[in-house]
Amino acid sequence: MRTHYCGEVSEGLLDQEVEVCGWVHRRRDHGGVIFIDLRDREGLLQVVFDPDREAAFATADRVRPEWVLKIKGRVRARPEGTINTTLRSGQVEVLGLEVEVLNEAKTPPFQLDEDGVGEDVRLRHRYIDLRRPEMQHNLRKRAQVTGFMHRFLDDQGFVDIETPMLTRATPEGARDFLVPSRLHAGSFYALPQSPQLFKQLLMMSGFDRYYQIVRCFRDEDLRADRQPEFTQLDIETSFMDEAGITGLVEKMVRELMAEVAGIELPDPFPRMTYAEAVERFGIDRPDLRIPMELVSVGDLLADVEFKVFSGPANDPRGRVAALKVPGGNALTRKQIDEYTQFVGRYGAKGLAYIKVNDPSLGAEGLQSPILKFLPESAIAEILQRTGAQAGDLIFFGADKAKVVNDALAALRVQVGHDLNLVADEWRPVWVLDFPMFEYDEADGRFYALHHPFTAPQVDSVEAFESADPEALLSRAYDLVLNGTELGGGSIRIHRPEMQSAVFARLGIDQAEAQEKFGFLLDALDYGAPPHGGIAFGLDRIIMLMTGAGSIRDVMAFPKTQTGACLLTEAPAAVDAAALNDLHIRVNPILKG
RNA sequence: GGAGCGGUAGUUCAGCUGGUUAGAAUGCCGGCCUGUCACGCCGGAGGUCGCGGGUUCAAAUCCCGUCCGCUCCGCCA
Repeated sequence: MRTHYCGEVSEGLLDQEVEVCGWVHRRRDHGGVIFIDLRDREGLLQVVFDPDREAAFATADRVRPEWVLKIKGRVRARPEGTINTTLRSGQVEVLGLEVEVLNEAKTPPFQLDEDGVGEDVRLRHRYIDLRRPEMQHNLRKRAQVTGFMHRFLDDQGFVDIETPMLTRATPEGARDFLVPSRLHAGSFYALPQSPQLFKQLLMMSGFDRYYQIVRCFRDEDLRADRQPEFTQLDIETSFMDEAGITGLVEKMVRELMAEVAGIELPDPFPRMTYAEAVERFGIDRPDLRIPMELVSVGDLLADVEFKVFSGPANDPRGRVAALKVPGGNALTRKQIDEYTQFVGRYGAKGLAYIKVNDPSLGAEGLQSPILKFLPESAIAEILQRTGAQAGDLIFFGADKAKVVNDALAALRVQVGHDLNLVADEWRPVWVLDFPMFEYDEADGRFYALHHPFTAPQVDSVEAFESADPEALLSRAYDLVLNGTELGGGSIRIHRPEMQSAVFARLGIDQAEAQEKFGFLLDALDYGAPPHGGIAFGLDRIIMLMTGAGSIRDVMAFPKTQTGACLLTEAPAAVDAAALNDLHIRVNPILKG
């Protein structure tokens, strides 16, 4: 139907006849001459229509934006001074000889080259939105990424194996999407949160190196980087330890970023323990581009009269930490108030600060509402530890450690962006030595920080059972890039007795473990190799690569924050007959 | 479940503290124009001010409720 893509017509085709197909991007009618910019996936091409070609000119006269045309024409050099360097095809133009209208189009609901169109409008007409070069670029970048992953992992001997989309609900982790069964009245499948157990079973089946680029489903609230269905690069290996797995996938990520995005990452990636990450950044996914760190100062403030500080300083679960903001002295009272409000979202009850005018003068060179509570010696040591210079500002967080860490970690990122302190770099980091469990005060039980199949750093069940659960570390690892968690994984438990012990610690008794995970425990009994793996959030990787503001911009048909698809209007009601087949009755929705 | 922001022409927005006929830009339609590329010039059409209720002589504007979109907390790896 066509001989060339619009965007690929260039000087090499001078004087040749070409046939191109595409959409009318814009039409410029000068009365005696008409220009049409024809657009396809490869770009724009200017087609010129002269009145002496009557039929073609008449057609060009009546076409409108987004009509679909097939044009036969002759490639020619643009006249002196009319070269358009912003177009790939801008050295040439095509003299339109014949035009066929393949389809007319209604006026689109928004202009394709207009910025700032509301996302709801774009999503409602996604098929038009996806014509925009930016979206074309994002989705093609995505295809390049998955293509690279397939090639890399195939080369490394990995086997791509599909796992079920209809599986069973699991008690731990995220809320499941449920699928009613027609053949089993009252029973439900669940869509997989991840293929976790299947990939472990594949290790037991001897596949040794498995991977899959796979859709996962979690029925939880949405965020800019969270959709109810998302894609993971899922990997599992046998007979490899942490160093082996992280080394292998690190190589993949480094080559992927270099090849697909031209981004050079360090070799090797730095590694950091969970404890260090939390101490220095307040979070287990630190953005290392921001040159600010949390500094613990509780030991200096245990005896001060200011209870806001001395309370948490003396609380074993408390923390008092300082965050030095380079150049922060210039922050206004209003800005500081806004930051105080900001940290309030994370439970912080206030935000103390010291403005540093001249640190060499001691307290005289400082400015702060809390100075009067602090002894000179503590102030001097705080200045010392934070390395505060004239012109800086020091924020303080004092509360339960979790509140301080959450608040200052978020504040660090916010202030870093506000003050343009974020370095233009790519800073990956492996975070290691995660705690095995987290105690939930409300539920009065332990939860697995990673998931219940993660191996502890102790080998024997005896050592596991006698250890303080909160001090136990797991064999988990996360890969973080610029503050975004790209992927996480762990070495798994491969001995049934250890798996049972971990279930027991999580409050899952033997009967429940047998009912929910019996197949896994059984499989562990039949010769399970040591194994472990990792899963990467594909959407997030591509979001980072493309600089997109949300993963919706790297997905063809994403959902809104309420989980709706504005294009198809899913979810939607279904026929009573369909419900009947599924043995489902819907409660009447009661509204006040 | 909670906090914040937004919803006015096809689109992006303005419209303050209530007050005559709700504006701009762009798009759209018509006319003119032979070298533009965000073409230009002239003219025109286009509005359930998200929805419901309330206050008022009078509501896009104030109040209450509700729906939708976005960001975040909780939730979720």
